[in-house]
Amino acid sequence: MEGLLCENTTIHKEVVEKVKKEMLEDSTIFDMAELYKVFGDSTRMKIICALLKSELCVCDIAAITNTTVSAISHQLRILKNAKLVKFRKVGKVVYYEISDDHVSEIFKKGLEHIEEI
Amino acid sequence: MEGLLCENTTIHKEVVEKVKKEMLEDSTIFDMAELYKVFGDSTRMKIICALLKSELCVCDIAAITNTTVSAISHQLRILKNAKLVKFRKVGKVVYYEISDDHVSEIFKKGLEHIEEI
DNA sequence: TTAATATGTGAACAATTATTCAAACAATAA
DNA sequence: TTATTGTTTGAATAATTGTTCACATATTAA
Repeated sequence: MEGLLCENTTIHKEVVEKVKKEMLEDSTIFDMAELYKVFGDSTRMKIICALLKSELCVCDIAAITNTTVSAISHQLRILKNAKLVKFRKVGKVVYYEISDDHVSEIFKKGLEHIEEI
Repeated sequence: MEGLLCENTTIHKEVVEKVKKEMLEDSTIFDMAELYKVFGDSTRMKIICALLKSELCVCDIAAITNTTVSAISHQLRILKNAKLVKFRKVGKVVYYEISDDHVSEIFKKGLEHIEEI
């Protein structure tokens, strides 16, 4: 008859309009998705899980997670870009740690969810 | 000299052993990563954001997110599998809603993090 | 200087994944 | 029954992404 995407939005027109107004900015939602994407990988989650216990150097993390140093380094860059970890350099050794409390809070909420299903 | 992955784990051997013991099970970390992966997509995040405001049918969600019904339906299946949404059927229409409080809590923590950087 | 070690990085490959399109299914109306 | 509408689904395509490998960089020691 008419539209392309969805013929029957008229069914709940008011609700649709109301929710549309209340929605977050597209860019905000995009940024949130990018953040969760960083959590959405087992290797990175292991890194986060380890760093929540202690500050660690790259080799420590590789040993704990049973992964190559190179793979860890690549993933640490992603965690750095997302501001989930920070680091300090002591000679050749780079120590990483979790950057702020949000990380552990998000981590905990995720754990709660999968444990209570 | 010796090992393959990491020569210098001896540097912080005690820390590594301690953290290894405290780590979550691999399967738990895997499940958590799978959960966050679901949040790690803009379309799904829009769906979650919309459903946090109101129960909605598939067409409503497509209209609100400016996406095709088919794409939404595919993503709803993923959200369903992850137990992030539940649904009820009324005639031809299927209404979706957020399944529990963890979803909104994880959502909020993510929003806090990106807003405070 | 040269050697050794910790970390970072670019390219390549394999694997995963979001969307589109067409078609199916399900429920209601005519 | 047939037609219409809301939703689901399978296959195909394009795009993204994690790991590996080789190499580069940075720091310290000899």
